[in-house]
Amino acid sequence: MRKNRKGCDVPDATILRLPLYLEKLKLLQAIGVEDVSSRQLAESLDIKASQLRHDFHYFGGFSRPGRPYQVDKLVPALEKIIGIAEPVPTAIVGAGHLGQALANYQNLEMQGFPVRGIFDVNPKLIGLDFRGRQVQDMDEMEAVISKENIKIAILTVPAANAQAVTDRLVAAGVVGIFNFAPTDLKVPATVAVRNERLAVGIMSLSFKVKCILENQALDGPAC
Amino acid sequence: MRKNRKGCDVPDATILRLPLYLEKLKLLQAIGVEDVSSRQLAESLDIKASQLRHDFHYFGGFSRPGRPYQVDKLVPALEKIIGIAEPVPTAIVGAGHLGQALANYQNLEMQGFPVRGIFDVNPKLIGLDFRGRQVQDMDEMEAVISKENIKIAILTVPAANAQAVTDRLVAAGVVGIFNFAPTDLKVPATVAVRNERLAVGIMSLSFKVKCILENQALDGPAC
DNA sequence: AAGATGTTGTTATTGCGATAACAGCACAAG
DNA sequence: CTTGTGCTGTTATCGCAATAACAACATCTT
Repeated sequence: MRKNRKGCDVPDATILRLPLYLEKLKLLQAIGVEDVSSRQLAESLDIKASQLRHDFHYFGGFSRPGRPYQVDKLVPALEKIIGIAEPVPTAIVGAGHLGQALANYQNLEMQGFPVRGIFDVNPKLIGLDFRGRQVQDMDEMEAVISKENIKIAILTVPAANAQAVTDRLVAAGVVGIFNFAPTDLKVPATVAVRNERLAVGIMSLSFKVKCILENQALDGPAC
Repeated sequence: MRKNRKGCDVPDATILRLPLYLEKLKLLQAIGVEDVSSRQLAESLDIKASQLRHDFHYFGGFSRPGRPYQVDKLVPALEKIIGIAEPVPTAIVGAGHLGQALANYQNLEMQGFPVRGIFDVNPKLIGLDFRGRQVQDMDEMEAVISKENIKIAILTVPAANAQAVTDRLVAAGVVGIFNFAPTDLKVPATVAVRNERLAVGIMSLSFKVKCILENQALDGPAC
C-alpha cells in the first residue's frame, strides 16, 4: 500500500514523449516564442493535442485553463520532471568504437549529461583522450562513481562482459543503466535499465522495407 | 480495397520482437539445441508464451499443433520474414563520430547488413578507411546507391542537413532510413523511417532514476 | 491401449494507451 | 456588458495490444 510514489506511475509511452516536448520547446525558446498552445506544439510533433494535454495532466498545473502554455515556464518544469534541472554526471563503461563515439558526442553534455568518467580494461585504450577526458582503467571505476556521485552509466562493453560489469555498477551505486550491449541485464528492482539495440532497429526497418518492395512489385505499376 | 499486403498489417510491437526471437534462436542454434517450446523461448525473453505464439500466428505455420518449434526451421523462416535471408546492402551517410563508430561496428555486417558505402561532405574525412572501405564524397552517393542496389541508409549527419540529405536518398531509390539525427524527417508514404534518438533514451532513463532516488529518500530506510 | 502430460494454433477476454468530448476560464471585439 | 473565439484541465470513449483460455494434436508412461 505504497503511496503515489511522487508521480512515478506515469505510462512509459508518456515518459518517452517528454524529451520530445522539451526539445521542441527549447527550439521555440531559442527563436523567441513566448506562448504556445497544445495544438501548435502537438502538430509540430505529429501527435494529437489531446494526447499532449493528457500527458501534461499527469504532472498538472503547467498553465491555467484558457491560457496557452508559457514556453519559459514549461522548459524548466519539464527539465525538473525529467530530472535534468541540474547536470547529471554519467560514466561511459567500455571505450570501444561505440564508447568512443559517445565520448565524442558533445550533444550528450549539452542535453545535461556530462561524462565524468570513461573506463575500459584494454591497456591500449587507457589514456586515450576524448574531449579532455581520459580513458581510465576499470579498476578505478567504483572510486570515480562514488566521488563524482554518478548514478547513470552508459554501457558499451561486449555482450559477454555486460552482466559482470553491470553487477559492479549496481554495487557501486549506479541506479540507471543505458545498455548498448545486445543482452538482457539482470538488475534489482531499484535499478532502471534502458536497452538500446541497434540490431532491433535496423531489422524492424528491414521488415518494412521488404514489405514496401514486395507491394511495389505487386501493385506498383497499377497505382 | 487493397489486399492483405502480404502480411504487412503486423503490429509494430510484434515487428520489434521478431529480432529478439531471432537472436535467441540463433544462440540456441549455436549451442546445438534442436527443439524449443514457446514457453521456453518466451521465458528466456521475459515475455508470456501466449504473446510469442500470438506473434508467430501472424505468419503461421512454424510448427504443427502438439510439436515444439524446430530451431533449424525457425531461424531461416524468421530471417525470411524480416527480410535478411540475403545480405542487405546499406550505406552510412555522415562520417562523423557516430558514423565512424557504426562503420567500425562489425556486428552490423554479421547481422546481415554489410556496409557498401560511407559518405560525407567534409574533405578531411574523405578517404578515411574503415574496415577496408573508404569514405567517399557525397557527390558519389547516388551512383553508389544505384550500382549496389542499396535500399537502406543509415543517416548520421547533423540535424540541420538531415532533411536535404534525406530528399536525395529518397530520390536515389532508398526505401528505408535509419535516422540518428534528432529531427523528424518528411518522406513519402512509400519510405520507412526509424528514428533512433539517444537523447530520448537517456532522458527517459533519467526520469526513472529521479523517481527511484526520490522514493528511496522517502521510504527507503523504512523498507 | 489408455491416460497423463505437454505442445501448438486460434479465439476470447482483459487492460491500458490514444483519442474524443466537454466543462470552465481568458481574452478580444463589438 | 455581452458575445464569440480559443484555450486548458478533466473525464469518457474507443481501439488495439497483451493476456488468458481452449480445442486439437503428439508423445510418453503405465
